[in-house]
Amino acid sequence: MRIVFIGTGEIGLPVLRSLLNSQEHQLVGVVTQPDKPAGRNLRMAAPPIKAAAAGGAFPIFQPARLRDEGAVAEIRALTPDVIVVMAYGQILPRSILEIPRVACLNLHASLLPRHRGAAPIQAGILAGDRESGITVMYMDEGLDTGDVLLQSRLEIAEDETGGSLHDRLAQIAPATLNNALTRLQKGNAPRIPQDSSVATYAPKLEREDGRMDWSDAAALIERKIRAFDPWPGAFTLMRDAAGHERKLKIFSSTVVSAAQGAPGEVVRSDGSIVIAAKDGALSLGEVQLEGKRRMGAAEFLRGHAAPLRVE
RNA sequence: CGCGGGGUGGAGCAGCCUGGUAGCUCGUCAGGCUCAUAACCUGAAGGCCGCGGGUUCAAAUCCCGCCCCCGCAA
Repeated sequence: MRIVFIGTGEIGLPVLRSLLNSQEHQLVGVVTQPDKPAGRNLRMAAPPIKAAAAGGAFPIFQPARLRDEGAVAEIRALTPDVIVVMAYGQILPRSILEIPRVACLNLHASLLPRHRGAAPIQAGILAGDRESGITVMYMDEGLDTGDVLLQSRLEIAEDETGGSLHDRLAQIAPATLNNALTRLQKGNAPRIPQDSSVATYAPKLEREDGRMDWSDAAALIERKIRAFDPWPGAFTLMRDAAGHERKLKIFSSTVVSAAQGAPGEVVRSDGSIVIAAKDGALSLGEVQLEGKRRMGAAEFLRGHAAPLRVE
């Protein structure tokens, strides 16, 4: 089948590569977000998908707005049988959804209807879900509300991070998509409506969402730290010896019990940084102070003899 | 020229503003104490203070240039 891939984020890379190498399907076009300034000197940077797709025998479009008539016409001209969307970052207008002859599919990184929206991976870990997965669905005009074609599932590990789950989901995505495409070709693809009554929504995460609230339960904070590693990153503010407020990123932690002290109080620091929360406390693992490199709690303490205060 | 922090013995930091014996915590090595120890005591090794240039009697410290690491923002 003739396939147009629409995506921006890294999670779509394995799917893109499998389409590039596919024997039975032909990648006839790629649509991704425009280059934008990134990095410390705000140099223009291409989205990961563009870099990976470059050099192929097909056009790469980077429209600022997918709903513009020009963009729609370009995609229509490719006469795709199927459009595959994964982590694109824009809502697709009806005019695009109607283009493909067979179907407009979306690969979503959760078991819909759980965690509709922009940050399904983190949401799953944060909620303490036991499993996650990739959902292939027929796109409609709603936000991740389309009928489900099929899903593949993954167990969420005890020490799963947002990053590790992201990578694992990315890897199972190609086979999942391939399965879906095969069924579409054979004409036996299922179409199962989502039960919206049990749907949850995972809003886009911002930097500020990574701020830890020490009055939360320790177990929740621990999940949050894992879910937000590496993005948007968990952090707390602390005062250094000079009284300056500095951001401390937290990459890992362990729940410990029998902690005394008010939420946010650093109750022990003999080689480990233990911060009290509700229903327990957290022993910090890897941390990183603003401007410094990432290091273990013990290393961090060597250079910070003064009592720590977080807020 | 987007904003900002940092590069000091193996690790993490202080010292820099107010130039003039290189310091702290930890690690390493040796010895001691101890039934024993990641504990404690004593001693030792280990640094061209990121690189280059300048100012000065004198530069880790002040000035200029460069390289590298990192946070914000995107």
